[in-house]
Amino acid sequence: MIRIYRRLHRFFGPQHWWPGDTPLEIAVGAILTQNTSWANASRAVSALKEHRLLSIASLERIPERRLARLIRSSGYFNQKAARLKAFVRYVRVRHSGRMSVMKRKGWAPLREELLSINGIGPETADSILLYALNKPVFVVDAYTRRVLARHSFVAPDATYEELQRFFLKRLPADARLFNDYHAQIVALGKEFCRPTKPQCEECPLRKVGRLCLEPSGAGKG
DNA sequence: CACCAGGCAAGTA
DNA sequence: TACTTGCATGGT
Repeated sequence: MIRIYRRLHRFFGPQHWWPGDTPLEIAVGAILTQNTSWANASRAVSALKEHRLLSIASLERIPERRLARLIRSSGYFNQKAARLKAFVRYVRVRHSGRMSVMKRKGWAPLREELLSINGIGPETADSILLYALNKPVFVVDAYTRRVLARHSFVAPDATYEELQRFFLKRLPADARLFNDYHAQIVALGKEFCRPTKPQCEECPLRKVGRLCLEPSGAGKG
C-alpha cells in the first residue's frame, strides 16, 4: 500500500492536514465535521475562535444553548453542542483539562476512553488521536471505504475495524504517513470517486492492478 | 428539486 | 444481531 500512497502523493502533492492551530481546535473540528462538509464545520470553528471559546475552560463555562447557536452552521448543532460539552468535560476530569496531558498516554487506552464518550465514535476518536495528538492510528471514513471497495481492496460492507486493519497490516506505524495518506484518500475520493457518478477515467489508481468499479458495482476498467 | 458532506446513538424486531 | 431513524446546515 505504500506504493499507492506514493502514487497519490505524486499526483495530488502534500495535503498538510489537519487545518487547525491547536490540538483542541483539531478535536473540536473533528466533532463538528461529523457527517458534515468541512466548509460548514470550519465556519463553526471560526465562530468559536472569534468568541475566544477555544479553550477547555471557556467551552465548559458557556451555556450549551449559546454554544449550539454559535456552531449552527455545522448542522446537528444541538447534538454537537452536547458532544463538545462531553468532550471537554472528559479532558478536565481525566486529563487535568489539558490536551498536552492526553499526549503522554498511549493511543490504545486513550482510544478506549474517547469511545466511551457519548458522541465520539471510531472515526472521531481516531481523527483526534492522529491529527490532534499525533498518534499512529489510521483514520477510516466514507471516502476510505468507497475508494477501497471500488478498487476491490476490501468488500463493500467491510467494517471500520477491517478497513483500519487493512492499512495497519501493510504500513509502518508512522503518524506522519497515516496523516497524509488519509488526506490523499480524501483528495482522491473528492475528485475521482464520487458517491453516484463514476469518474474513473483519469483516476491515478487506474494502473495499480485493480479495477475501479462503478457505484452500482458493475465492473469497469 | 434531489443529493451530498471528513458520523453517531438510540430505537425496533 | 441487523436494520432503521433522528439529527440540520449549506453547497451544487
